[in-house]
Amino acid sequence: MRDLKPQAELSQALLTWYDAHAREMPWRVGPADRAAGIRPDPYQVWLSEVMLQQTTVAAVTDYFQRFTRRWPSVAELAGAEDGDVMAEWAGLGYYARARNLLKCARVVADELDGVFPDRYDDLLKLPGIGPYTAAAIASIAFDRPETVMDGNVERVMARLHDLHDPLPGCKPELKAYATALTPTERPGDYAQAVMDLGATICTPRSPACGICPVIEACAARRAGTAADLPRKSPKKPKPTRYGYAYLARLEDGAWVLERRPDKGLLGGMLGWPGPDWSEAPDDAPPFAGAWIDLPGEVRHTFTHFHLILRLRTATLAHPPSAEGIEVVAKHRFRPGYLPTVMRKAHALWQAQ
DNA sequence: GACCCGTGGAG
DNA sequence: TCTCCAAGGGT
Repeated sequence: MRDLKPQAELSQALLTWYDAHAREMPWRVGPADRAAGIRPDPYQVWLSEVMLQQTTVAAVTDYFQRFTRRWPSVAELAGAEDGDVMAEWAGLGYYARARNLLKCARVVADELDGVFPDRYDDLLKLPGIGPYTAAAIASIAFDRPETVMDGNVERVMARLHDLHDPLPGCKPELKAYATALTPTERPGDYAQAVMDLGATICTPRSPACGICPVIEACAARRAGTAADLPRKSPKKPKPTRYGYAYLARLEDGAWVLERRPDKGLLGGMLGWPGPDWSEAPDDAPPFAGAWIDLPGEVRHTFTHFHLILRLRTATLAHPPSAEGIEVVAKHRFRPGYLPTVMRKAHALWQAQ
């Protein structure tokens, strides 16, 4: 490690670039409002940062608009029904985020008078807020000089310093570089500047070094190694699992769905009943019915396995009384309430 | 540290 | 088609 004195010139260059090129996002406060002394709403900063965990800005934008329109404040979100929040989150992925979002909203509303903590250590105690999100909220919403560390910052720091050690081992060193670069003035804008740079110019593949505002400071650019950094430890291959989903309706067209347990895959979400998926397929029906095989299959890839799902359908005279079953009336059912893999199953049924 | 947890876009 | 990967957190 070397050269860890504060680098005011470099962080200033990033802020200047950010002022000229910052992308508009619904949760951001624009330059005019910022000049008028308007601060970002901590609720909106928190909500956007949780949605942005491992998720692109393009995917988040519509969800953020729908959430803030439906629940404009943390108190209103805290008062929402669990199922409504899960349905609104459906399709965005990583559903533990939605469960923790609601937990966190209720802690803030019920125990903190609806006011978000303004310090990193206090934010870190809340459900769903880890080191990244605590630093993001503290810096962006409360102007505290905390250093955010995400995939963008890691990549930018690895390249600026031409660090060839693989992630995640070199994370502490990258953090030290990022901390040395964090300014005491406008730390929130600085954090967003580095992340914007990583998302638009200092990209994982074929970085646009020709238009980079800090090219003069980049050791990897000089060494010709920028596109190869950061190095990462190899990943494990994804196995394929198989499963059966049972799409049942009552005679009035109501759908027979199942609320999945809070822990584990798609936790807390509605889905089609059926046995757990595994590498050795289990086709045992979850309840009795005159099941008919549907042609075709659903293919879907999760974080750590591929899934091939076959479908069976039946019409039932009476709702089954199995654990977790929720019957949804025909006129209230929307595929959009379901996680993507379950939507795909419904779409395949509909196509038959 | 290892493992679990979604999804969609880019190349 | 396939791999990578994105503003991570929880256990």
